[in-house]
Amino acid sequence: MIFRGRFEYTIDPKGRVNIPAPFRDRLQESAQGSFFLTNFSDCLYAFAADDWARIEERLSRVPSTDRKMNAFVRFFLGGAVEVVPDKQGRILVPPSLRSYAGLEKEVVILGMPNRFEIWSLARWQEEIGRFEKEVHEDPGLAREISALGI
Amino acid sequence: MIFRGRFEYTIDPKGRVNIPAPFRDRLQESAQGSFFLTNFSDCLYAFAADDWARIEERLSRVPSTDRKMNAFVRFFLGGAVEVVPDKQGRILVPPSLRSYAGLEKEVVILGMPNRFEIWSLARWQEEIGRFEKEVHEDPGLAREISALGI
DNA sequence: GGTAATTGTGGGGAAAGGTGGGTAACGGTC
DNA sequence: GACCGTTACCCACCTTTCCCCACAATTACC
Repeated sequence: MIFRGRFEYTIDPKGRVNIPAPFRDRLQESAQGSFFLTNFSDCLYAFAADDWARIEERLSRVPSTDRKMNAFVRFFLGGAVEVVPDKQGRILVPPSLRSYAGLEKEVVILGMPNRFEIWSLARWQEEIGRFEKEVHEDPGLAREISALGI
Repeated sequence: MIFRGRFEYTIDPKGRVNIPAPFRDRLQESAQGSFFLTNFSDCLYAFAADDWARIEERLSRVPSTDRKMNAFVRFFLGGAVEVVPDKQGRILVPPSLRSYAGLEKEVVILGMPNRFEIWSLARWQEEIGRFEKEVHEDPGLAREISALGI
């Protein structure tokens, strides 16, 4: 499932964040609106239930002898929670995830292929600032982008 | 789909911009008039539905381990919205896109191959000014242009 | 040149979306 | 078993968006 768009919200003192209405609608179709949230790359990753099931399936195949990959599974699966938006369309972000992603007040939610992401506004801006700098300085990156047919 | 022409409009206080009638007609044929809008290179890019589908397909193949390209996807797909002109032929530009492209009052819409672009008039004029300067100073650029048979 | 159609701009009102807060249930701790 | 903090479920308000209708300006057509 692909998600599109960027949405800005405020996380309230109780730790609740709104989920974009179009995302909610899409998730409704697949799994009664519930989805899965975990920590990764300085933000939170959110997966629809069926995509998450596929991921868990693969995680369960990681050999327990692979020390590095096991560390990843501990981190990734350890951060995971299932969440269901309330009647207002918000979810409660657990404190551990909130602090991992640095969510305090302003929050950005981004559509991505197969997932959406929850960022602190400040971190998101840093990330984009870095990208815009690189796209100007790195001709290889610009070439990769135009190779996408854009 | 190729678009042609330059059109000037005003964006109203509600954030609505008119879409050129000829573009609307062309888009009508492909996908009930809806199209996709996103942020790129200081303006907004607009793609017909079928062209956009191709782009999304390629975006979803970008490996999530490629940090730079992931930042691009975050930016490009994160900016994307599907829009449908209203009965008057206007679309509502989301606040995030409006502020990215600096759309405040006067707006220019430009035809391009595979897309059309929405610019703030001021930025568009700067861009053209830069081009005219460069075409005089940079013989390589002039050569590239004449290689097009122009 | 006059009339009709198309195009672009403005605004009102209903609906949806997002935010804040209150209160009751729940769970863990002392 | 009482207490405290957290979570879940309400309700209410404000803002934004959507869907109309109206009118001015321009273009096309007799």
